[in-house]
Formats: sequence, structure tokens, C-alpha cells
Amino acid sequence: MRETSLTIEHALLGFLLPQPQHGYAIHQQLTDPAGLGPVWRLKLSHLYTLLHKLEEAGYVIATPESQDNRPPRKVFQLTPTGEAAFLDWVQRPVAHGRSLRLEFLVKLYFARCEGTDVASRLVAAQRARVQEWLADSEGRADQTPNDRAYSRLVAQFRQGQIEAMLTWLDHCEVTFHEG
Amino acid sequence: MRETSLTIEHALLGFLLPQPQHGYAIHQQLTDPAGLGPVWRLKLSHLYTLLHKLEEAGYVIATPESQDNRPPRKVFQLTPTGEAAFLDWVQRPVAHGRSLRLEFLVKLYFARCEGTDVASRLVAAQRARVQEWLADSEGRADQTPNDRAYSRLVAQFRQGQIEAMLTWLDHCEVTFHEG
DNA sequence: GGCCGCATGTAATCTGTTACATGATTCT
DNA sequence: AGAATCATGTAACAGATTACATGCGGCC
Repeated sequence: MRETSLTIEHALLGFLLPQPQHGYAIHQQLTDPAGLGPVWRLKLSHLYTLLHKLEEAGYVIATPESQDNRPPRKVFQLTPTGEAAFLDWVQRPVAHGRSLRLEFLVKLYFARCEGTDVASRLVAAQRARVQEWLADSEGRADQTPNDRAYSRLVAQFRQGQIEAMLTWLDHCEVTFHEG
Repeated sequence: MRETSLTIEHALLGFLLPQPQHGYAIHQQLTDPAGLGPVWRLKLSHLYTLLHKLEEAGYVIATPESQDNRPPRKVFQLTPTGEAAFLDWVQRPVAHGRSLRLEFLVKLYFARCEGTDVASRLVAAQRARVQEWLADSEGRADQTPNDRAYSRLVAQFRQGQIEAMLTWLDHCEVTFHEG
């Protein structure tokens, strides 16, 4: 139960929400090419390290389970604290643009598992956040004098990326209300 | 002259191209709010570490210079190898989308210092590279079945970001031919 | 007296990734 | 016989960032 910073590893808790699992099984789901595979690439050894961190944080407890003919497994199950931490994490929008590529996409994956309404709320919350970034960015662009060509290019790059995020988030909403 | 991987620290060589400088002076240029300040945030202590790496790589040589009333400086100047390494770095497009936010913007800064033609060539080279990413992305999107909703969303997010990069790179070209 | 500017650096920490170690079983 | 699967883990390494250490001089 030590104080370590946890971010993306919260996602692993999502695999344990339906039922307890051991590390190897989680890894198999992680590498599914139709699921998180293309989004979050995680070596097996790295996964085990993250699971140990979650155990130290008190979010999971491990139960050894011996099998015949096979190496013994360590089955991880969520603690109430862990479940709460996951539900908080999965609904909270990310704070920085660079986190959309990985962390937000992973959140979205699990939010969709929880249901369309959860996913929809996540997208809406993130949309609001991204909209703030855009407002900030536009405000700063207005203050940038025309003669600072480089600063303008930088601002325009960021703004373009942010606008693309907004467009995509809107598109997400649409697909949820379709399906 | 050891073998360490160098990426963004090549940019520092660009500060030494006009004239040799000491670390503190480089840092002052780095924090210029009209220049690289908003793009590349570098603590002074980190900068010194990077300068030592460049020295080990044989790209710069340091000459101590004592002053009265002030602490002694270490003035760094480019070696021929260092100059060649910088010129190579500044013209080479970045290999991944995530590198545009920082490394490409820094390259662009120095390329503009070298002249509009250099900057223009860099942008064109990067544009070609980004175009490849888009083609790959579209190819993979076509192969994704309609029922894999999550995979489609992921692909669409990436595609949107890439398209925004292309648009922005085109905009860069235009501003170069204007000014 | 205290803070800021000048000027340099070491070391710790954190995060992410990779290499390696182990060992049984099942498939080809 | 050799490869792949199951199952776990330690340790090393690379990268970025931060905290800390030092010390003088000038300004308020």
C-alpha cells in the first residue's frame, strides 16, 4: 500500500472487473489484434512488474493457484479500493494532449465494455477538456504578433492537432448513438 | 567519443553554429518565449548533462574561460564532426508522429535560421514521410471489418491526427513562399 | 539581510523497455 | 530433436526530469 504514482496501469484493473485472472491470461487479452493490441504494447515481463505495483498499491490481491502439469499461477482479484480506483480512472478525462494517443484510447476501450452510456460520458468529459485547450490555444494565438512567424507556426500546429481531436471525439459520439 | 544514442540534443549544436557559447548563454536562448521557449522546456541542469554527452560524442569541445567577478565559463565550440552531425540532423525528417510535437518543431526552428530554402526542404521531406503514414493508415482502415467498432475508432483517431499534420505542413510551405 | 542573477555540476528518481533466467509440457 | 506454449519473474538499461549543492556579486 505504498505511495507510488499510477496512471495507465489502472487499465489492468479493468481486466479483473469481470473476473479474477492471472497475468498470463491478461497478456493474451492485451495482445488481441481486435482489441487493445494495436494501442497498448506491453511485454509480458513489464506486465508482471505493473501487477506487482498494483498489489503494493492495495488495488489487487494475489492468490497462488497450483496446477498439475503446469507452472503455478498467481490469480489477481480486485479489492474494493481497486474497483473504486478503476471506476474513477476510467471516467476521468486525460489532462494532456499527448495522453490521448495511448491513455485515452485505453480508457475508451474499457468504458465501452462498461456500456455505451459510460463511454459516452467519458467522451463528453474529454470533449469539454479538449475544448478548453482549444480556447487557450486560440487566446494565445491572438496575442502572438504577426511578425513572430515561428511562434505562429507552433501555435497553428497545436491548434490543428486539437481540432482534429475534437472532430474525432464528436465522431465517437455519433457512432455510440448509432450502434 | 563513446557510442551513445543522440536525438534531440543535436539541436543544441545549432546554437553553436553561429558562434561558440557557454551553457548558461544557450539556456537563455532556449527560454526565449518568442523562440524555442514554449516548445522545448529544458532545465539548466539537464542542459549541462546534454552538453557533456555531446562532448563525449566528439561533437563539441569545451574551453574553460575564467572571468573576474564571475564564475568561470566553459565555452563550447563545434567540431567538424559536430557540424556535420547537426546539418544531417536538421534536414532529416522525424520517423514517428509523436516526434512532431517536439523534435520536428525544433528542427524547423533551426532550419528557418539556416534559410527559407533549408526549411522548405525539411518540410517537403517530412510531408512525404507523413503522406506514407497516411497511406499505411488508410490501407489498414480498409482491412478493418465494420463490426470491429473499437479498432475503427482507433484508426480514425490516428488518421485524423495525421491529416492535421499534413494540412499544417502545407500551411508551412505557404508561409515560406509568402515571407 | 535576503533575493536575484550568474555559472556549473552531481545524483537521485521515475518511467518505460528489454534482456535474461527458469522449467515443464505439448506439438511437429 | 527442436520449437512453441504455459507461467513467472529479476535485473539491467535508457530517457527525461528534478532535487540538491556550491559560491560570488549586486540590488533593494
